Amino acid sequence: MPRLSKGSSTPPVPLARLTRAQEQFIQVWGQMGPAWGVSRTMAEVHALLYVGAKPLNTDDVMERLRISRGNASMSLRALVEWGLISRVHIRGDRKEYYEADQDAWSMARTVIRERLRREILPLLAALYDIRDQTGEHAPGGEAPMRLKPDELASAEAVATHNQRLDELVSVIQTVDRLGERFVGSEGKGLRLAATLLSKVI
Amino acid sequence: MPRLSKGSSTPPVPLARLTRAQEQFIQVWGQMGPAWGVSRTMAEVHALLYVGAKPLNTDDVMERLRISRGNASMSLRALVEWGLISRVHIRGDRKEYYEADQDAWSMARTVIRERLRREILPLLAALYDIRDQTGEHAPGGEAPMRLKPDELASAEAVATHNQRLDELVSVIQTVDRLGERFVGSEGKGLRLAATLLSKVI
DNA sequence: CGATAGTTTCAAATATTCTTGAAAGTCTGG
DNA sequence: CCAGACTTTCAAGAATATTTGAAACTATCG
Repeated sequence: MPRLSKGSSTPPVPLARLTRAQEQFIQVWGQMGPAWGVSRTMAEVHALLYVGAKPLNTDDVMERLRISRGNASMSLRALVEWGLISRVHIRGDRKEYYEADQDAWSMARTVIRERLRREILPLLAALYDIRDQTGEHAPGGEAPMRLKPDELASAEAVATHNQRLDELVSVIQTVDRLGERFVGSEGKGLRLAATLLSKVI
Repeated sequence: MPRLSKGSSTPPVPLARLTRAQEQFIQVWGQMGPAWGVSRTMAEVHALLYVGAKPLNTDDVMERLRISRGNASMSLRALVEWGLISRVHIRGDRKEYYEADQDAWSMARTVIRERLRREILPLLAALYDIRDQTGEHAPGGEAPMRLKPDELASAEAVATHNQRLDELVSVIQTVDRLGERFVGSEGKGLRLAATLLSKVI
């Protein structure tokens, strides 16, 4: 990746070209959004704040993205909740300004953290719950022995079912723990992990 | 996680309870689907084949999930394309049967592989493209020197823009490479990685 | 070669999710 | 504490995505 190391000598670029590049980025990032658990517009707003690299207020966002006030407000708020952007106050101005997290690695950590919290943890909880319904410790309620044979699930079916669930839980737990490590370790977890892995495996 | 190690002694379980557990699993897994890039129904079909652990045909799926033939057909086909289930022929029966990949780790690898292919790679390509529009090598077309000063983007703006894009590309490249390693290394990549990481960081 | 069983396709119907815009709410300076 | 500036909310409307069902297609059996 030669581009990344050559640094940032900046030759003259027509303004229109920069704007066009920004717009394209916003569009691409926006399309990626839904696949990441944020709406298209939310992703667009984020993209705008991220490439623009300077604080914007709600009206700026509305104007630049041609979206309604309500939409802009909700998207900005959601992004703040995710922790991907933050409110900034500009002195002498009564409006709220918003500024994107400028560090791409920190962004990545945020996304991972939020997805763990919103998706993986509830999923794990639900799976535990389901697994418990057919666990070893025969559940307290009704006494299963009093049923006729064909009202009992075959031991084999139960065993398979439990096995499948256990495997799944195990995988998801691993993913969760991996994620937690990336997110935690206060910083370069992901990068370190990447480096490590590329050497070891 | 004591549950996982205790093994699979299977006490009698009422059939209704097993069925209920399966249904709950199907529902939970289905809800997770959209967050993973597969439709709810697709995820449900997959869940059904996974917990059921025995091959089913289109009619079985329709009946069990109460969905239309068309939907069942499309979902099954998509799952086959993803590589999460495969067609099985049962001798003496003219129908096509489908069977889920039974190994949760292999499932995880499949999902990662497909998401890399469908999302990350196109994204990277697009980002390269965008980045090239404001790169060092002044683009060939028009000669930017002939524009009036205010038709040029400020060097600072361009520099920031490029920096942002480069950082992003770098992060995404890392994710991509990480993913490739998990997926490749013909097997227990993810598990190994997890173990490794949990020791090192 | 039909006839039949099975599968796929796709336009229309449905369900879901996102967006708008105006009304209601909140904050701040005077 | 009022007036204006700004923000949030939310029901209705618009846009997307999914699902259906029936027709078209394909393969197999006798």
